[in-house]
Amino acid sequence: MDKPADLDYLRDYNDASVVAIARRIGVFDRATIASETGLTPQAVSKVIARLVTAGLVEPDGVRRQGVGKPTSVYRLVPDSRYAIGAHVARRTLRMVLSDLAGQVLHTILRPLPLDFTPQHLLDEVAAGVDALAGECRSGRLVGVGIGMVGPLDHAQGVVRDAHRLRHWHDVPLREMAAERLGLPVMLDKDVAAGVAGEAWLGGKEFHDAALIMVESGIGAGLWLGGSAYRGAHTNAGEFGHMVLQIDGPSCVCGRRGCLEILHDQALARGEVETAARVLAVGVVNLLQSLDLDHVVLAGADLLPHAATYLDVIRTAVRTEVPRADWLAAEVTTSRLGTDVIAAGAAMEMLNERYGRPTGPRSADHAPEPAT
Amino acid sequence: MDKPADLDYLRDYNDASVVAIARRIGVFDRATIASETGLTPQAVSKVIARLVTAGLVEPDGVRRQGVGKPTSVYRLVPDSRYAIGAHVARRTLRMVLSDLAGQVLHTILRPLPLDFTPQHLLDEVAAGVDALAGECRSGRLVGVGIGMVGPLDHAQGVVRDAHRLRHWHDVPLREMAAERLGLPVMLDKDVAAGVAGEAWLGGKEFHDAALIMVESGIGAGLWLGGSAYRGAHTNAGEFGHMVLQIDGPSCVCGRRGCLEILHDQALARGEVETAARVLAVGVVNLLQSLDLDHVVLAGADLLPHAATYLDVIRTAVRTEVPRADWLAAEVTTSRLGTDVIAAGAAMEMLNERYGRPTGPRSADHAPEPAT
DNA sequence: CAGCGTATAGCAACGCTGTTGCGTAATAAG
DNA sequence: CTTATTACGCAACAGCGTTGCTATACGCTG
Repeated sequence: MDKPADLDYLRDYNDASVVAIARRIGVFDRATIASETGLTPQAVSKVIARLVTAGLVEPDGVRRQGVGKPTSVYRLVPDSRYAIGAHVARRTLRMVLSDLAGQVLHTILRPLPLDFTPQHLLDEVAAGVDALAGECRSGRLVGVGIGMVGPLDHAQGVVRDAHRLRHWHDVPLREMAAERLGLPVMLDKDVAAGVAGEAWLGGKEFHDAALIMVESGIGAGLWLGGSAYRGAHTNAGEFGHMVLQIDGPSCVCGRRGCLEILHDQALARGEVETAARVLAVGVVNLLQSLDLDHVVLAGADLLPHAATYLDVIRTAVRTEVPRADWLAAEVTTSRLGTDVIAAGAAMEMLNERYGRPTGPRSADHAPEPAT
Repeated sequence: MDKPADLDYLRDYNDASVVAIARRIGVFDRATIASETGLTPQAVSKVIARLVTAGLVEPDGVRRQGVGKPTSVYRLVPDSRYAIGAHVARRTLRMVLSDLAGQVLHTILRPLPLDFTPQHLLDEVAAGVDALAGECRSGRLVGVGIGMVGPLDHAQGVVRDAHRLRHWHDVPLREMAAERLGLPVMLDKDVAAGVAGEAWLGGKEFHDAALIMVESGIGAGLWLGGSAYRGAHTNAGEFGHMVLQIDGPSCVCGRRGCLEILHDQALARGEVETAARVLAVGVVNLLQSLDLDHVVLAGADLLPHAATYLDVIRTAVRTEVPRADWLAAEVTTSRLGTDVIAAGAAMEMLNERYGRPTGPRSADHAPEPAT
């Protein structure tokens, strides 16, 4: 059953539209909001009044622009809300504290033991949350986003089978963590969370983008049509297992000639440029299928050779995509660097509460926020 | 600038939600609509009253369901609105007349001369519209959808460079056709229109799907997250130019080892099963990247061997997709057959006017409907 | 320095949305 | 015939963005 489109939805939607602009540009005035949202100035005044009451926004004096009454200026209160993001990797847990503006304020890195259990992870996450929550006033923490390797179910918040992790089959991590922490929790695939973070920084330009992560496996987080794309079972982005060489070398996944095995073999031989070329073939394949506007490169195994990868992939995009003059995507490295997954997960939590809803259809996952 | 979320949007959205259900199930009652939309029964009554006034819906007697006052039943009036869809291929123009329920009522097939010009196409389309419009009452035709090979710009309605068609560079076809026909026109890539048609028939089950077209080239229409996905420049779905064999045979696109060249070479050798296996590798690649729930096969070069393709691809999906027990996509042949593109284009036109909007954001393409 | 034109802010009334409360209609069962 | 049940729909309502208008605060002008 869908959520009905009623007046509450209308209000929340417009409030979120204004918050979205405020989060992006920080300082703003009524006329700017009015022209960007299409609302009348009067309606914007009402929205701003609500946001001031909620503490998300505050007056920031006036600006004289020449003749006439000065414009009232407002600004976002970045420290009015926080979110914590966690990146669960195979050997480490990385956690960040982000404010409403998306700024990463603190980072924590904790090692995880081999084959850690759900209980162990919860303990570590809880310790991290305690440490980070100390940095912000209580009641201002909206929740915790967790980015993790799949397969997992974003809607249900259940880890199905984390690749190469024992003890992780059908674990209802979101529910467990929410209960343990007493906070709303979102669970998402690592690359999906990561691309949300990059798309946040990229702004409106990021309409259709991919985050290519090369880090113990190769995956792609997809941002399509202006929002995260997860696929039918939260398993989109298994980019590394795209076959590029029929009858090529066998891959752990059971198929042959996967991008990942070709790439890793080249890297094992020390041929970074060959590895980059393999990845470039995959990226161009992705562009052919998805017509993206941005490709972001990240991951611990790629970033040390970022210059080579960037060069090879940009060349491939320019020369191998037909009509590259207007179809080509911009290729860059991640702006969030090693924090990309954790920061993206935090961003997703903030967007969940303060972002523009995609439509009045049912939110299929979000627990009601604790107050 | 976005369209503001105002009361008009609210009304239109809810009206469209009810029309969507009516178009799908035909006969309905107040309680069903209320539970499916989340609206109160009283609100549904108001919506139905508006739709009856517009002629889209009419009372259909009552239904006794046991004790209590009988339920008032309503039904869609399929012939209250029509749309025409056109499939512009290299040698033929296929046009269909569809009613509001999505039923294809008439089909017209007209040959096109080699290297036809925009003017020539307009003449043919106008003749087809005249013939088809005679089958429905005037004023009930909402517009014409055109599906055509790309690259083209859906938002602007401009054909950039139709593959292998001279005379087709930066042709503002939507505007030209709208002026010539005096009707709203939508222009879309052939496969994008096609997948919209299949998704319409598939209903809610079609959330993330691809239509694989094998017909003078191999393309994929993508339906992601419940709506058509076109990419940053309406050029998504160039599935045939996914490289599957690094350093394989040269393709017309300039790269080597593309799916299309491997497939076509196998077919030229008469090895249908090998060709199907090549396509299957591409399909599994697509599933790895996009985690689809449905794959639909179509196209004049595939359908004659449908059984072989279906068998090979289904086997590949079952055996090569990890966790195929719950990640696998359903693979079928097109239900619309050779009409798929034209019927899909008509469907897109109807959805444009009577479908649920994806959000209050600006409609970036639709001309205001002529009355 | 008073008066004027101008640009902005905000109060108040308004139209319209879906919602709520409640009376009414139509049926089967007792 | 009476009663319980189910559905319908009028009327009042709360709350949304919009509209009309007044108040305010500035630069400019004489």
